[in-house]
Amino acid sequence: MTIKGFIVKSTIVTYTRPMAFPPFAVTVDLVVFTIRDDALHVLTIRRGESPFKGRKALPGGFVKVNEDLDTAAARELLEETNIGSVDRLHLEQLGTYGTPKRDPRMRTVSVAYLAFAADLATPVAGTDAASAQWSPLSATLSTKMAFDHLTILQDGLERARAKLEYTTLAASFCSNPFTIADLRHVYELVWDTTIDPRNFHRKVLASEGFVEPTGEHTSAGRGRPAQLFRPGPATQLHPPVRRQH
Amino acid sequence: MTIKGFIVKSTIVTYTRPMAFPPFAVTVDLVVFTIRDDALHVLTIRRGESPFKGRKALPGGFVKVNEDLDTAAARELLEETNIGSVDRLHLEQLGTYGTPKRDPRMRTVSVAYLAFAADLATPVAGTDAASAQWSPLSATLSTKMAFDHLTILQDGLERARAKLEYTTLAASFCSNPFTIADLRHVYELVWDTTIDPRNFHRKVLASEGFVEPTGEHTSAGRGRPAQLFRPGPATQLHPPVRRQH
DNA sequence: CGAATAGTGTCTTTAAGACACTATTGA
DNA sequence: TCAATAGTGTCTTAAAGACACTATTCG
Repeated sequence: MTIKGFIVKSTIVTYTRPMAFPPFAVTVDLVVFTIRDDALHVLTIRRGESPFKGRKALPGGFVKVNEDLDTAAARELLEETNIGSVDRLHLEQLGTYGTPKRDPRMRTVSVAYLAFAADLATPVAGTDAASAQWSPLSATLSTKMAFDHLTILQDGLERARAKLEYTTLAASFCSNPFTIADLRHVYELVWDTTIDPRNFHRKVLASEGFVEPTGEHTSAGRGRPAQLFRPGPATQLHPPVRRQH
Repeated sequence: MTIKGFIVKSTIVTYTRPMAFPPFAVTVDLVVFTIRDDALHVLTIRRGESPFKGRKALPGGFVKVNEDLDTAAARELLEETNIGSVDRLHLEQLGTYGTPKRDPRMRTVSVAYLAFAADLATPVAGTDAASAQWSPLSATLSTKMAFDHLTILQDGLERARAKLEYTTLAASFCSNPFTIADLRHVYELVWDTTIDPRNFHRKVLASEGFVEPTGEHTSAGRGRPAQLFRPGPATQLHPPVRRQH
């Protein structure tokens, strides 16, 4: 078993004794969704090195020796975007991917995380190939991605779709404050459907704790000005907003 | 960084070069539920060695060098129970637990799996401390378990409860064939509620593909003989069987 | 004004829950 | 016979969906 040298930050762990368990590299990978230009986008990087040089990949990196998995995911997210803090942002574990040959260099187990961001979270500027970009989701789903990242992305999308049904996470996609139409737009783009605006409006207002009125209204735009809301205290929806079945 | 020697099966990986990433041990842990004696039970082992000597723990073990995570989980499950094959059994990834100090001996990341078994899956006989036992769930939830296994168990229970709502997995708890009352019993024990037998009966029969009649009936027992069913082809329930909210 | 979007009222349909009632067995 | 469990019918209630209608803005 040979493992190519690969230096991560400045951490090099030297280990010279026989080990009693197979050593694995553990990474976190991030599926970060946002809405911009009226379409769902995912945060990607372009690989500058072999393997999979030139392909799109999910942002991520090695978990540090004394770092919690959740902390590693939050750290990578902060490094890749200029979102101020991880507080007003949803980050959850998606699943773990550890097929033996998924990384040809070494045996790697990747813990994938799913995040929803409002559009203010623009990627960190940078000209190197590893800087993150927002990629339109629909196009990205039909490209070849590095490693098993396309599978992870598909799983992340399905999780996001399911979560909108019974949680208030759609509000995480909206900058604050937002209108009911903004919120509806999230559902329509993530589910790739259309929703009756009138029934949706009534439904959201009837869901205790989903949104709270700010008292303000939108100033400009076609049509009647809309009320502005902020996210309410609820996290789960009873009853859920149902997808077509 | 020192790691105590610890031999797993007969696999010893010798690694003598500087490594460019922090080495982790990767394990799988299993939350296996079954119903016996009219109560939900979970498969546990009793730890025979330090750390946490004498405490209950979830069955599990190291992932092998060239083994997929799912395969490792299935292998451990087959090793601990005498269920014939993994075919008629539900096994899904639950989550990954990797807090730095969760195993005091070394940095370990554990990928937890959730399984539902019909009662025919009795644990492997054996007198050593590591042999698996069915433990009543309610009692187990109030014991101190090894590592973070109590947290994993709680997460597994919540996942199981949620999954019964919108999937046909309750049938995985029933030996084949089963009655509608058997199926209702699964819901009642996992959710710790009572369900109206008459409404449940109608609801299950109205769910396309949930169960299929075998044409047979139960022979003995109090009351009118019940029809026997086998699991149908459906995996998802539309509409779901709702929990109280 | 008309087009566009916000928001309300109300009817229909679907599904959940309560519960009376019949069916078929063993003790 | 009664107690127990299986299974059906039907009414009530809650929520989803269709859609007419009013409200308020911009061009």
